[in-house]
Amino acid sequence: MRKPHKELKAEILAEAGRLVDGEGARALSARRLAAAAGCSVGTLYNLFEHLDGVVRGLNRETMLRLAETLASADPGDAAPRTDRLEALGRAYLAYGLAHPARWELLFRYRLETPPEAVPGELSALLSLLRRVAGPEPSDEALIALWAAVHGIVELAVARRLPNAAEGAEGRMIALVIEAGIRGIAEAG
Amino acid sequence: MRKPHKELKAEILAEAGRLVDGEGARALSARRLAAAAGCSVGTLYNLFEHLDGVVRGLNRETMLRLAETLASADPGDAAPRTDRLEALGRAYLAYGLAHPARWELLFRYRLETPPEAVPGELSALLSLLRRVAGPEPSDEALIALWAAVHGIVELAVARRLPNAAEGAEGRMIALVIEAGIRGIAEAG
DNA sequence: TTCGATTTTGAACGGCGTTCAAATATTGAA
DNA sequence: TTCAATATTTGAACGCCGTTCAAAATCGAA
Repeated sequence: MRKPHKELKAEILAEAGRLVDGEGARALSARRLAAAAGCSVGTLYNLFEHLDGVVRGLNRETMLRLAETLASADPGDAAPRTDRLEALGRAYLAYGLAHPARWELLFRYRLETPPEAVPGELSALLSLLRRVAGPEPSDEALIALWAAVHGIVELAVARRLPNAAEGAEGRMIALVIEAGIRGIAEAG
Repeated sequence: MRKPHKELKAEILAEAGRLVDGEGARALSARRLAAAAGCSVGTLYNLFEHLDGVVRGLNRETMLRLAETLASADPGDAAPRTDRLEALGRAYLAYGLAHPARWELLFRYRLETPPEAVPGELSALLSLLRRVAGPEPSDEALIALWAAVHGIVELAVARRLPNAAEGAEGRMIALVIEAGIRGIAEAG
């Protein structure tokens, strides 16, 4: 009964972030996190119900930062739409490669995905995409474009992209976005 | 010193497959597997070095089955290239949705990816893709196409594809493949 | 049959997520 | 100020995990 819960919760999340960034997603455990945050495991469970709650909190933060990073990589309204989307795609890739542990936590590791729920944090990303792509592509097409680029990035971050020559991922993203945009323009 | 190691190894892998298919990727543990296979954990470690070895063996098998499934979904030389690739893409999606636990093991769960190595099992899949796509697209373009479709499937299997209307994934795959093929034809 | 080599075993180590009764700290009324 | 009542924290405990290893069991050859 020391600190307000809001504050302690934020502190714990910050500590969790440091743990993940510094030692990888697998270093995040209840005991280690409690030790780092200076409280007991029990307290941790009072504030978060499950450890997945911590991960969700961390992921929300990560997704927000990612969306901000993408937004600031957007060359702006003056640039052609394809260039803008390509810039977003490359920034998406760069973020994943720069923060592989966070990325892993976000998309691969320890996701107990209650099978109904899509992470609501995606909305920031998707609305940015919508803003840049304009009103014309359908939601489905927009999501398809995101998912296609996401596939390249996910495989690149997981180091499962074979035959990766210098800068190959960037060119792949450009190809997919250019072709995708053209395809959307022509087919709806 | 009872059974030949080859045989016991195969038996263990079969049991591991049953475990994963029946109870999900998380049910695969050394103790449970040993119990199911009727040996001790120690024996398991004599044959596989680490549990990841079991996973690798399982994944090789999964990848082989997947490649076979795709091959048998190919409408054949007579069909237009785009149709053939679309059929492969849809079969890829169907396989993932039909075997989510195997898919999870293959691409998400418990991959201790030694950061150099790309899973060699991909080669069967990629050479099939090459055979269908013809000699013209570069390796990079071919891999980009696979990765883009993979992104859609991975998100669909993980249930992280928002706003998924009936059959949306299939249409997304069609869109990406058609646009991608056109893009490759035009741009190299 | 004996003996060296191989294989199997199961207990043990440290760590995991999670729970919970007991201890502690805080509050508000008397 | 005192003292229940309440809220919070604690750390031991449960059953699981991957992995190791000395001892036991089993084998093939002599």
